[in-house]
Amino acid sequence: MVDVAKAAGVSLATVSAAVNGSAPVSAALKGRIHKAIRQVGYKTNAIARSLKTGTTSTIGLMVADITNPFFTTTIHAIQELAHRHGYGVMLCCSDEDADKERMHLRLLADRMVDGFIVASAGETPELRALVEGGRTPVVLIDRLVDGLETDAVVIDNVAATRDAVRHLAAAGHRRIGLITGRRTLSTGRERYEGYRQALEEAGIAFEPALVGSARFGADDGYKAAAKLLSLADRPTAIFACNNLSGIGLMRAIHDAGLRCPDDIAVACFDDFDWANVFHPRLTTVAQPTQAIGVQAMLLLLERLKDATARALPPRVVRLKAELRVRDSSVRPAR
Amino acid sequence: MVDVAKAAGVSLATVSAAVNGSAPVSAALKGRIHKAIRQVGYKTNAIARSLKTGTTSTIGLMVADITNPFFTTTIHAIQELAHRHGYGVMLCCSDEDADKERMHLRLLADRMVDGFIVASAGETPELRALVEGGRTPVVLIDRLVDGLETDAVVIDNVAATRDAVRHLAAAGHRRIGLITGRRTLSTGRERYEGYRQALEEAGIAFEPALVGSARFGADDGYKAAAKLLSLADRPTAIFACNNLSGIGLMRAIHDAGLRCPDDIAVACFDDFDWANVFHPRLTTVAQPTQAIGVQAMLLLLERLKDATARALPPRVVRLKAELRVRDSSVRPAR
DNA sequence: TTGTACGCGTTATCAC
DNA sequence: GTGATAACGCGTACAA
Repeated sequence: MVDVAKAAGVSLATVSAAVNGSAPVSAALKGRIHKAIRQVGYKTNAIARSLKTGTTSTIGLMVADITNPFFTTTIHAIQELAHRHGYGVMLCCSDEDADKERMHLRLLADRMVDGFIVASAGETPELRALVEGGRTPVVLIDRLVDGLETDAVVIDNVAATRDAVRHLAAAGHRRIGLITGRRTLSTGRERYEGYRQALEEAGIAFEPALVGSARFGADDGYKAAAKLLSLADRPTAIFACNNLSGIGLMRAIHDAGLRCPDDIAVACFDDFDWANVFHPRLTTVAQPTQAIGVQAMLLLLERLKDATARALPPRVVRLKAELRVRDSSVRPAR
Repeated sequence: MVDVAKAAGVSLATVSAAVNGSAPVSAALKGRIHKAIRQVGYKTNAIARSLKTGTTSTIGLMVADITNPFFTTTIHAIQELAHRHGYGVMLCCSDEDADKERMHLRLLADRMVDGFIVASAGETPELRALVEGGRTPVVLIDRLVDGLETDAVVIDNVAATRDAVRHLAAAGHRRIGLITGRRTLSTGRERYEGYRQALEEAGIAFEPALVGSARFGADDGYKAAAKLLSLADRPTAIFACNNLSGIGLMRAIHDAGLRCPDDIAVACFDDFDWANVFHPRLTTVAQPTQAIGVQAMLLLLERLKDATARALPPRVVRLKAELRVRDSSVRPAR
């Protein structure tokens, strides 16, 4: 920049003012300066600017599983919006591991990101300190964390699961199995609660044996499903609480020599492109993945751009998910 | 840091030396300093360090479509390795749009990332300048860019497509359709070439009418497929050059009232979790997505860590993809 | 080993 | 409208 100033025959301060529009500069000088910029091949150094201004125009995005199509669409929406507002996105993935999460949170804090969007894999001191410190805005997505008072965008998991299980019950199923996710996550707890509510509504007694738990991934889902399917009095319908356990469930059904939906009805959380293409076409709970990302980024942008908004009390946005009934949950007429 | 020095009763330089290990510091002092660090709540300011050292410990990762499971696994591998080596990852997504790509490339350059990994949506002056400038190492993934002499990790698309189409031909198909991607991409051209080679091998005449083009996404794939299927003398097998057009293809087959593989055999590029679960189980060309990410990051790390390695000539790593034959390409015995 | 002074590229605050 | 100058927080060379 000092080179530009020299080349244009003006002072450093004037160049800065011209580049940032922070002070009025005469048109003539502006022209000379911009010409000099091109001549010298000057590029603004964001690092130096950050050091001075204390802002990096970068946000930290922390998700639990980047491989999951659910997060993928959300990430995409966040990025789009962030870039439109001049923010870069530094992405980290905890792989559902709280220890990794705290490491990455530290990495992001060191890099002085201006704000965080996080789908937490579990409460950590780092996350709590971040929120309670109040220096950097944090928006939670997908999962709430107990006692963390900060902005968040989640869906109504209780209602979503209740709807899905109610749909199964309405189709005449009385033995409805559940494959839950981790109970340490708010999503896991809420979806479990939705299941129980739907059973109660339908006057079906809760049976612990019909609830399997898949903490991680498709393999866990497979095992949990296989166990349910090997029950003497096996369920006639199963709801899987995320798309990974849904994969495991479908594989287990296939391996057990059963057919879906003829022998067993299936519905699961999280819709994806292929769900509507293959057989059986899968009944899913579709989350508004895009809207989650957009909302989260909007909340964050408010806190970032507007100094007065930083003092606002935490806002929790709860979006609705949509049940998409397809073939897998509906027994064909005989 | 100056506060830490005060609290520990030592000089600034000693603190810096203790933190960075750049000079020997007595154990006693080290203890005192670390205690002071905790007391003051000192966090190293990466911005200031970057300004001084000229490195940011951050790499820029630019992909064409973050929603695509193919990229997703690769991104994951890159991140994992990057974090292990103390690098942050700034992610950008061009949405297959060259203009967006140049914007994001500029954003990343402004942020002074230490290196780039890029799946380019098309050649841009920015990308070329970056590579030719030689100041920041660039590793291309998935797609080569004509005339860009830099490190790259790609797969052998010609062989992969040839294998797949050869498999179709070996099953007795003589009218084999193709749904290509964008010809401006090296992947599109190479896969097309593999198709032609396989036909020639099998002594099948090339028919332009059997080649559909899907530039973007599943909808384009649907249209291209629908056109092929409506041909008077329609193909008995179709190969789709990516997973998005594969979705479109399967949907088109369904909507045309045809069954796969009974009426039409299908294979497509890119494997994914669900391919093996639903019916028809899809025959795919599985890319070594994880290995692509690992290799790319390793190449980049070499250039980053080792000053002498920066002068090395460009290295192109070509990995092999694997044909996974499942049900969709095999006509059941009657 | 330690202290000091300087520079990295900007921006902000003054004076002119 | 414009120019000089002091920070921002850290690394480092050099002198003690």
